[in-house]
Amino acid sequence: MQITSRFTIAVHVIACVGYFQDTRSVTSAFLAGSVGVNPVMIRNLLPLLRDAGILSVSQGKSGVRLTRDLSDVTFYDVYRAVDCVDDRGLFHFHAQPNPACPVGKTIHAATDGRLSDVQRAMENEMKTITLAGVVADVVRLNRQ
Amino acid sequence: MQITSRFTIAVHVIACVGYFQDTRSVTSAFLAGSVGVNPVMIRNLLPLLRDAGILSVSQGKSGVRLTRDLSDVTFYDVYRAVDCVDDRGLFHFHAQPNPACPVGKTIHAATDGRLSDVQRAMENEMKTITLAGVVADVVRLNRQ
DNA sequence: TAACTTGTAAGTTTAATTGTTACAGGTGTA
DNA sequence: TACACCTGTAACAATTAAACTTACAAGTTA
Repeated sequence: MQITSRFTIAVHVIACVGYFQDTRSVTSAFLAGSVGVNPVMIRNLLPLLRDAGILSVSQGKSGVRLTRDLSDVTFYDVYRAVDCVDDRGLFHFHAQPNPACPVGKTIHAATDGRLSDVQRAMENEMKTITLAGVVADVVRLNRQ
Repeated sequence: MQITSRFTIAVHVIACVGYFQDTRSVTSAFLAGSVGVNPVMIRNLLPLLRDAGILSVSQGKSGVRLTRDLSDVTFYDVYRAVDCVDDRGLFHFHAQPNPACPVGKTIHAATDGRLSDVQRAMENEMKTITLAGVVADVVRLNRQ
């Protein structure tokens, strides 16, 4: 299993807007060119990032712009915005444990809390990572 | 995205063996009945758990037995044993960032370490959770 | 108004997971 | 040794989810 590429694409998109917004007009076609996917995938992503307050999108020629300082945008914000992990949680619980079995009847209750702990540990780590750091590394790597 | 149900099925299987092995012969058919899946799925799982040193499997009538104390078996051991996350890692990186773009060229290097940090945080939490705790909860819930 | 853009619907392709049938061969008991 | 039962595994079908594509209505700015 893997977390959807929507997450890494979203990180790429935000980094790209941060890197280019003062130099040129950033459109979905331009972003798609950098990421290497169809522009429609970008256009499906942008409203999610806009609704999360990370960037603004204009249908005119002005393009995409950041609305928040990237030191205030974490991996967790992006992960929530693009909804990589749905309500069912990170772990996919098998559907029908047998209620007539003492273990089948209780396994859900006995594991759910622990699975949530694991998911929360992952999310807490995501909260410590900012997009500003990513863009800083992109800038640094381009200077070398 | 979600982590394969193989993981929660494996936890269920181990808990079941722990709960029943002193009472009755535990076979793949019995385990499949408790989990609610086809016996072949269980039979595909058992060799993985056996190779990880968690249990032993007999083709005769003696059934499946644990080979290690469950206080020494963690979620991480199970997760490694059933190979939920392959070499590519937890995050699915989009395949072709444009090398002609300063961001596309460097985004991989700028994010890989951070993505590994997130995955490692999840795995470290898994190392703190034992199957003994799960079985203890199953037993407790059946007494109530 | 013209040129360009986003938002979104609808449908196709691709890949991964899950489920199934079938059977060869190992194991233990009588 | 023979029988009943079990696992291991191959081969394949079904299902689901992700990724990609085409097409077009509607908004925006110069």
